[in-house]
Amino acid sequence: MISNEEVKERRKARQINQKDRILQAGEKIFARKGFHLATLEEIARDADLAKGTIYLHFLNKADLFVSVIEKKLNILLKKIKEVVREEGPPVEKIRKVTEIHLRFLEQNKNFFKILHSLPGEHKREMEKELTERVIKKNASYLGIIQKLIEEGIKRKEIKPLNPRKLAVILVGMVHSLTINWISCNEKYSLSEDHNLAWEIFWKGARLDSFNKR
Amino acid sequence: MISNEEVKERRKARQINQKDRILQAGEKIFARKGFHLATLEEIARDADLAKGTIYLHFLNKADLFVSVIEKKLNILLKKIKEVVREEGPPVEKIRKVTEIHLRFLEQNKNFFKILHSLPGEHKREMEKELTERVIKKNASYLGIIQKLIEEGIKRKEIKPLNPRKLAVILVGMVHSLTINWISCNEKYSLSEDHNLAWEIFWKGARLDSFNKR
Amino acid sequence: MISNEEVKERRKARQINQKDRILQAGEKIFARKGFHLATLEEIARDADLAKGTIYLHFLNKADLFVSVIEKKLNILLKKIKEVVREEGPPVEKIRKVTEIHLRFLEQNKNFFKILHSLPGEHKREMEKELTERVIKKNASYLGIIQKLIEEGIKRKEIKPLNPRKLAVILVGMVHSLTINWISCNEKYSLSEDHNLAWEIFWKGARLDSFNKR
Amino acid sequence: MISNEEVKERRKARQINQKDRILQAGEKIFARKGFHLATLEEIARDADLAKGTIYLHFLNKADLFVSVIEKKLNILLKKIKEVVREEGPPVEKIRKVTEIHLRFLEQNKNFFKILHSLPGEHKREMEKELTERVIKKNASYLGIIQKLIEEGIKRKEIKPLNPRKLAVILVGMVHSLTINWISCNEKYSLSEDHNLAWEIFWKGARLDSFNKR
DNA sequence: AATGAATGAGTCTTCATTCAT
DNA sequence: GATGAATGAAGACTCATTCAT
Repeated sequence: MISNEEVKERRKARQINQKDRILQAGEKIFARKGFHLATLEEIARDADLAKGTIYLHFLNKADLFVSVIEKKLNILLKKIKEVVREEGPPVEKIRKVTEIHLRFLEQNKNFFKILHSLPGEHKREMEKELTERVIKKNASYLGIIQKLIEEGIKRKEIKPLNPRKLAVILVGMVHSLTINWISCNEKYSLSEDHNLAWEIFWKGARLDSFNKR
Repeated sequence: MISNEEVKERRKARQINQKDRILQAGEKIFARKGFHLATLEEIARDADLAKGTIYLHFLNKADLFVSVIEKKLNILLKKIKEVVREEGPPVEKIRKVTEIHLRFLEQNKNFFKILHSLPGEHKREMEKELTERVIKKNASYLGIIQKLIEEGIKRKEIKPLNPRKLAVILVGMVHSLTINWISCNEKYSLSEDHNLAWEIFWKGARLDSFNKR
Repeated sequence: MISNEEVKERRKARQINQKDRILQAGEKIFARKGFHLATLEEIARDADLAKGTIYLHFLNKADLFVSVIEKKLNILLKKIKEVVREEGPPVEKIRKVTEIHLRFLEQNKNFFKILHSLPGEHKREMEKELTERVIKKNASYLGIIQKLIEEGIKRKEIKPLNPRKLAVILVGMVHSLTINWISCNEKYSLSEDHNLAWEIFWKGARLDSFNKR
Repeated sequence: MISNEEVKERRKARQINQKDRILQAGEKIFARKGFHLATLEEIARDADLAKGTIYLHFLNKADLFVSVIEKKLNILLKKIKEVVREEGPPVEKIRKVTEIHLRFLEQNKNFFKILHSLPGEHKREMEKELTERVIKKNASYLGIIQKLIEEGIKRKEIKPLNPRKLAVILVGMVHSLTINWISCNEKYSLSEDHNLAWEIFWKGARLDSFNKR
């Protein structure tokens, strides 16, 4: 005999599962076709659901799109914030964050494709606020790197250059390597590129007087 | 009295002029709205032409889009190839190329916006070959940098790292700085960032034993 | 201890109560939004029930719509038939019926709004029979007035004009006054208009030779 | 040889013709199905045009709907205003206006069906302003009758009753007769009913002391 | 050559209805 | 009985593309 409570819990579990399936299908299709060419029809089919069901979980196409990104971005940010909270010198943290970032992109290339297409995927006026939300969240990642760099500069480990731009450069390197990896059909391990990126950035940005390892 | 020759030439001139106006309007509108949200109606209006006229010069919307990019890319590539043909050490050429690249992006931010949106602007199957064309041309820029780096490595000026990836990293830095510049509403001179990018890249990539300036 | 009988009765009572709540909610929402813009979702919410429950009592949306009207129409017809059964001259009965009609509309403006929208709320082919039902019932009201007028003519109290059309005219006056009352935001007492309607109709329709009051 | 001017004029003429065909198709289909059940697809088919063409002439479905009504209403109002401008006693004008009104409805029953369904055809919030426009125009007809009645009262030809409500009653009679005529499948001449309506209204509303004709 | 009116395929979104629980 | 999650049919609207003038 199944209690009423249990029934409700099962339903809820199924729903969460369903929402997740939609998000996954969304990630896949949006990555493959971009926002405009992806159709809810196709996403629903991929999630093995009816079109209308998507609207039980999301306001509209744009909301689904943003939710797909936000979900992944939250996971990445959580991982990164964990590293930042650890003890240790900021430079080491930056290295670790870069490593995590690349590993995450390697495992979530669909997400990366969507994220990278974000600025190009112009939205209709009414959908802008949604995009805004994601762009802010994305920017917060840059802010974390920037803070670590500022600390590194304070500790005389990093050259006193514009910390914002140094962060921009580091992230740019990571993204560019990811694009290259994807355009090579992921024939090598992206996270291994971490050493290369770090070599260039660290040798380039460290304060020359700082004790070289 | 106007000769037959002259009439033909004038016509041709007008047509070229017309085509150029469409390309310029396309650059503007595509940059503002992205591929899918830009309408031929609006582009035609901006070019002060009728919608149908666009089809006298371009196959379709995608062709116009790609042509807008190609035209600019050709200009950039021409400038860069000039530098490459000059005498001098490859490292210096790389520096110059980077400088030219940033200056070009500063003066053509519309173009950059479109270029950056390219991976996201997926096309329908039949239009893929068009996009291919641009991606190849864009890649040829990367190839130039790569060759210069290979030479630098041969001359023991640059560390014997993967030249392709070093090129990727350098271009990634440039793009990332450009994105940052645009997201700051272009409040500073982008070409000044050239020094920063070069500082990081060069300090990071030069062979330590190489004579430091 | 509750008897089996009692349990059944309670259930039935609850059901009737439920059905009535749906009818009331329907009256409210249909009046506010019209047939097409009213949603079963909203009606269910207003009746504090689940959407599916409506289908335990009604065939479909159209059936509910028609039932809402029929229920009210039955109440009105019952009241009117009572008056008709009374002793007295037909002309006096007509006056009373008109009075009751206006008072009823005053107290049931939701219903009136729905009724008046009926001709405009065209149904899909398969739902026509439902609408037929209501239209017939509505017509039966007209028939009652007509019969009274016929009698009045026979008794030489009313001019020997087309009794059907006289009935149509009288009902038209009543409806028109009601529309006016609603469009004035019900700022006055509608049933007071009864005197005016009667004055015009009676003075206009009475046989001149008939003893003037 | 056809001049450029001529080409333009022909085009314009064709367009006006086209717009009119859409309006006529709209009148027909809206009358048959009501606002919500009428589809642009069907209207376009009936006008022998493609769906998209409707949008070259009207903003959207609601705009077409309102335009259908407005067009007819303008014609009716024009006719009525002509009568009002004539010389003569107000009572006679009212009689004439009523006659014109009935004749117009007889010849435009589609229009009448739409007009009568108007209050029931609730619109979405954004479409309300459109409906507003029509309701006002429709009300202006009532205003004209009201003014004539006021004059009649001043001239001691009509009883000093509420002129607004007298107008409401007269219009209600006319509408009700029209509904009856339609529900009888238009088997008789509606404009003949004019005499009946006038008989009732005039005998009912005239000041008893006024010289009886 | 140049135009822009006409087209109709394509897609988001809503909501009555069903049915497993 | 009662629920409300899931469905999918239906329709307004947009816009690239065509073609008569």
